Amino acid sequence: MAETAETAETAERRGRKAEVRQRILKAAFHIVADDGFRAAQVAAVASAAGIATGTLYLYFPSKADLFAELFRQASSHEVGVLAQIADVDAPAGERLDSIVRTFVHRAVRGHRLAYALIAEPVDPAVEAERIESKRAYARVFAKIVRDGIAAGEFPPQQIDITAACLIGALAEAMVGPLTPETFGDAAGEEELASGIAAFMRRAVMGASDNVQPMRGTA
Amino acid sequence: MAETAETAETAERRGRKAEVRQRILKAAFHIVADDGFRAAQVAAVASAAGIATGTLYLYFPSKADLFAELFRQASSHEVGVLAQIADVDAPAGERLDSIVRTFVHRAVRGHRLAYALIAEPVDPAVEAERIESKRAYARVFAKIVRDGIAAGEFPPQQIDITAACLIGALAEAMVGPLTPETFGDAAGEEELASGIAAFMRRAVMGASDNVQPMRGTA
DNA sequence: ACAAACACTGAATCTGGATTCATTTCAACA
DNA sequence: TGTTGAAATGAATCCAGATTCAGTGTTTGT
Repeated sequence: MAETAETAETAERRGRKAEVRQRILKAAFHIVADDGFRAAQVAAVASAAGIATGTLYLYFPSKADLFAELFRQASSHEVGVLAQIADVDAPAGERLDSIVRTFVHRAVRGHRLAYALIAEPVDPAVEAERIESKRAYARVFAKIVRDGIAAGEFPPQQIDITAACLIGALAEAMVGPLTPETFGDAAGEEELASGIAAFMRRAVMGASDNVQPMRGTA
Repeated sequence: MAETAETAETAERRGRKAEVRQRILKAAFHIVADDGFRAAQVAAVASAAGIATGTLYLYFPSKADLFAELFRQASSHEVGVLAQIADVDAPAGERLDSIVRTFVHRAVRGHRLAYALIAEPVDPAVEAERIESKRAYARVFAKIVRDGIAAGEFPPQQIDITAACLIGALAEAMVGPLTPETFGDAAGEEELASGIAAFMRRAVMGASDNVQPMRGTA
């Protein structure tokens, strides 16, 4: 029967199909990481993936779908890195600090990608993923805040609001320094990270233990 | 001379021209305030202003210019409202509180406009204005923080970072509640405002005086 | 009243990409 | 080797709006 023949190599076919899909995603990712979403036209992605424009549409129903998936993969990877830190067995304050440093470090290292994920204008379908990713970041912060409160390390507070404020603060403090045209102008990574970390520590704890290492000066 | 004739009624002409310009801006503003930038096509604006599409181009060189100016006017008005509060003669902590409440109140009341100014995707030229407006907000916060530090009310801190974090926190905490599709779902204005205010107070002061009115419960 | 300058009109044009689809190439099987 | 369905191609098509401009009032000056 024709049907039998058709079904025969389905498994292998699927594997190949998934492989090409992955290749497309990877190509798109590199374009975004290098030059942002603005540079990522369908034709450019296809050519970077070594296929024709039309072929791309055999793997993704639309550009928006492709980039939504790309955004989801990239941001959930980033969130995952931080979530892992949030799970460590250490005081909540320390975990928060560690998260900020990690975030800042990674963002500075991959600044074009960070800018794309945090602030670059994107089409609505992708923006929806960005919003979802912010929720995911907020959940990571919320966990830490909850732990901190439970441990008596932080005062009681409206956890969801604190979490939203924390991710907003972190993102906004990074946007300036990350903006492609002016990247590199601002303060060094260390100063930035410690400034943001200090802000966050105060914000969740209501008290800062290591205010600033400048007792003699100010 | 021809030149003399040309110059004759220039003053009146200018007045009229400025008036039409203003009418266009106002029409565009209403469209944005009601339905966001997405709904604001050139044709729609022109028709709302009672002129033909082409006429609009006698007053603005491009759509981007029109909306950049619109954004500038709208956001500088908002910033002005807050800047006025920042100048009041009162403890920095109280001014900060007052700013948050005012911001939240105005944002909730004009939620579609607030969303447009804070988070709606816009074309790059307009985005540039948004970035500038964030700087302006940051300056307002920076002034208060500086005052608070000078008065010994707040601990020393990196003022610019604190200011960026504050505006980021405020914006992010509002985005969820303001998002057009889900507007009205979340907590009430009062709860939101007091939650954000508490966060900010802790963040700048390193200590919260009115933690939460729930001594018996938690 | 007439001409010159000016203001306005809105249908036609232009534009930057996304998306489609008539063809061509390939791989598996008889 | 010839046939068939799947996979790939990339030039042509489509699209949503911004922008232009040839044609039509309107005002000013003489």
